[in-house]
Amino acid sequence: MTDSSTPGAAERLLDTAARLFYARGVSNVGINEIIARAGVARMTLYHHFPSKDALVKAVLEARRAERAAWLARADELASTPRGRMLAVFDLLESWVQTPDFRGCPLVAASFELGGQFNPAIPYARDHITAVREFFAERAEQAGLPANVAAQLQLLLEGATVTALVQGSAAAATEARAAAAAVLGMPQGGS
Amino acid sequence: MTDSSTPGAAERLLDTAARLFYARGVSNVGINEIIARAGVARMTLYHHFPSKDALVKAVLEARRAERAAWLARADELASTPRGRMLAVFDLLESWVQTPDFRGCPLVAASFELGGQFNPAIPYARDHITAVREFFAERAEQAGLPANVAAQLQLLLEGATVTALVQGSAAAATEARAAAAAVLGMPQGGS
DNA sequence: GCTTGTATGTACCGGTCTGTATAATCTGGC
DNA sequence: GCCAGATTATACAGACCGGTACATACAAGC
Repeated sequence: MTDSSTPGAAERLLDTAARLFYARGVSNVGINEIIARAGVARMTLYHHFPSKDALVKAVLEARRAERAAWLARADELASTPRGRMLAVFDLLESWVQTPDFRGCPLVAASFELGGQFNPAIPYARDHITAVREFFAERAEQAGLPANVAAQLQLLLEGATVTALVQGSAAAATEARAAAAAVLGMPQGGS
Repeated sequence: MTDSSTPGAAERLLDTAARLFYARGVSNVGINEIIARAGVARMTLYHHFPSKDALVKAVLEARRAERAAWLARADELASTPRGRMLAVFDLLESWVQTPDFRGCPLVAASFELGGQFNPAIPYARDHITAVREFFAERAEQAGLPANVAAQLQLLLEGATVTALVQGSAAAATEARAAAAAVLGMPQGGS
């Protein structure tokens, strides 16, 4: 019986793998390092996950849920549709300043895992779709034209990548200002 | 004596490596495959490039120049500053429809090559800076506020990533429309 | 003709990778 | 007490990796 009070081997493996994959890339992290850092025996990993690919897929699934929860937090930061859309960019500003920020983990995995059938693309696509739906619903509530959802998503994704490459939070701030302009909020608050 | 009429081993290695790295990722392509596809002996590669890292760096350098040339082509597509800024998004629309489009190669390399000192980041940063300068110069010529340069760069980068993940050119078209709005060109031409 | 630089082919080294085999150990339920 | 399942430890297989060693071939310049 799996004990839910202690972390549990599977969960600890998942967290450790997610952290290492995000920090250094899926291809650059081996099974040996994952089990060593998780404090778990080799066979235990292969007991819970039949292969490294399966572990990667499980990590992507967890990341997908994590990003959805991140997006949902914007609703708690503001009460109006416009404010909630802008709050996403506040979350971005905080996120890019995290010490171990390395861009969107789903997009990052989509880039590293090349090949014909990239297992990360569907997860990244789902996330982008979710972002667009988030913006689209609230844009409609605010009586804004439908194309603002796409604009905001493009700004968000562009700022995420640019912040990583520039190693600076400036892009997130610029994206917030641009979003405020798109939303017709001249000042945009602070 | 290096013969410039025939491709030359070094150039062929560079092209082959660039293509393979872009299609499947640096870590997922070995030396053996590069020399096999380039039709070059193993020792010839190590004669021109002391290590795989050096080859990767040379490829990144070539990609950087390639992207700069791509950006410069926008000036030939229009005569006004505003038109030239918008033309960049026309180029993007064409690019993302290329069969082997895989996003910006410099950004892609920045994601795959993890680690503390990522050799691709400086190249990607230079490129983003060049894009911003391109927009900034022409925005000033057009009498537009300085922050439109950042907005357009964020839209461009966001659309590049989104088009890759979505496997569609729609994001590029949306970015073009958003750029036209930022530039105060309601219709944006076609 | 000889030298020099470039390219070739092949075999090999040490290391790392994913995944498997095998046997010992711990733990909770009945 | 006993059994079943989860976990551990270790050793190993098979493949691939980047990089080197060595001997050879070819072409051009003097």
